[in-house]
Amino acid sequence: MVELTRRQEIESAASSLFHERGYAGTSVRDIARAVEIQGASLYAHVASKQDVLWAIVRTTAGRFEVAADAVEAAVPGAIADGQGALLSALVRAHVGVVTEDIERASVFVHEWRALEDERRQEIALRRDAYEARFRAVVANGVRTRAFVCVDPPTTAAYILTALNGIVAWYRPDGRLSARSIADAYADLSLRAVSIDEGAG
Amino acid sequence: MVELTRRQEIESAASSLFHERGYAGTSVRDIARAVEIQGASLYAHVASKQDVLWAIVRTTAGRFEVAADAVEAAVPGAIADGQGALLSALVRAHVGVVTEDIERASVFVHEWRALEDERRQEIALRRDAYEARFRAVVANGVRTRAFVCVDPPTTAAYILTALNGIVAWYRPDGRLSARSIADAYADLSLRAVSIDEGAG
DNA sequence: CCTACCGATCGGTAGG
DNA sequence: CCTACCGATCGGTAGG
Repeated sequence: MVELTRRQEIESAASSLFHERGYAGTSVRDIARAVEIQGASLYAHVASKQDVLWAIVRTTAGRFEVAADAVEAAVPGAIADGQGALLSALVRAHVGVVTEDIERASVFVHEWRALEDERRQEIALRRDAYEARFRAVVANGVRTRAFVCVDPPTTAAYILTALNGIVAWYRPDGRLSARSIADAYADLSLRAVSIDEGAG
Repeated sequence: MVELTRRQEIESAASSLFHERGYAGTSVRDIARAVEIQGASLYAHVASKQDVLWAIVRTTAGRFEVAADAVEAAVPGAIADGQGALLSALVRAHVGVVTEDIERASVFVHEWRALEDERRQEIALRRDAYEARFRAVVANGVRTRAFVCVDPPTTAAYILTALNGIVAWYRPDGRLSARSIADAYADLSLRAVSIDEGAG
């Protein structure tokens, strides 16, 4: 167990509550109770409830971006069947971030709409830029005939919403390990766009 | 345009607001304002805010079940490649219900957790029974070797969360028709589990 | 469907 | 990090 600062404890407790009940359904006193302080005392550590949401969403957005950056730096997308390997690696990276911190990932996926205008707008742009990476991989795969002829935006939306859907059912102590989910989801996503060459 | 009763107007306005801001993020006065009556006047038509949510969720749960019933009655799942046709038809039916009423579908998908204990429990059971239909089709397809060897629960979760994810991005006046989304999603779902016989 | 009103809770501040 | 407190809003009721 890592030592958490009070601020980290608060963000962690808030992630859990926002995950379970949503941002609007969680009061600052709910968060305070979870870390065993008075409601008003929370403001010694955070500027506002909105501030806590922003910290959670910003952090998680960064994790997805960093994971995808690492994939694109490591996986050569230019070679022959590069797009298949790249898509598979992007899927695994995404599943990894989700399963590593299911509560924050869930808040990122579902509660970013509760952000105030400017921050909400920023996250909308970053989410779209992230999704564009998936669209690009699919489009490149279609162009090089590695993938079947699909509509890249629709396909990227299909795959990404399936990946994000993990937050609705994943349990760290459940039947499936994070690794086995990553394996299965990479296979499913790759087959969804691929011309299978008789692997059955 | 169909004439709506006041009660139907209220449910419709509430669906729209719950879709945009969530159940907890919507006040009864927000709903009242949308139908241009006073907050307290809402209670001449509904018993409670919770009652409105329940009506929306119950109705939508029924639509998914009826659509799947119709598919299973119409598509012969017993013949040779029956599972492929059945999965494809179930996907199309689900996409149809979602795109037909995106706001209610969105509330069903995201806000059923805000239901009170007993109703929430009922919906949890009905959702699981519905998902079990997808698990069964996948499992049958694997057994008859129509589908590749996948884990049926994981695969059903993957497909269904992708389908439900439509509520997050679909716009009735957008680039894609409901029909083209159904086509694309049926293809993606089927390929995700199928041994492609060289259709590329 | 309205006005008038209820107690409870909301996010947050003051001052220590 | 606490006590004491703020105005605003919450879901809902009474009585017409």
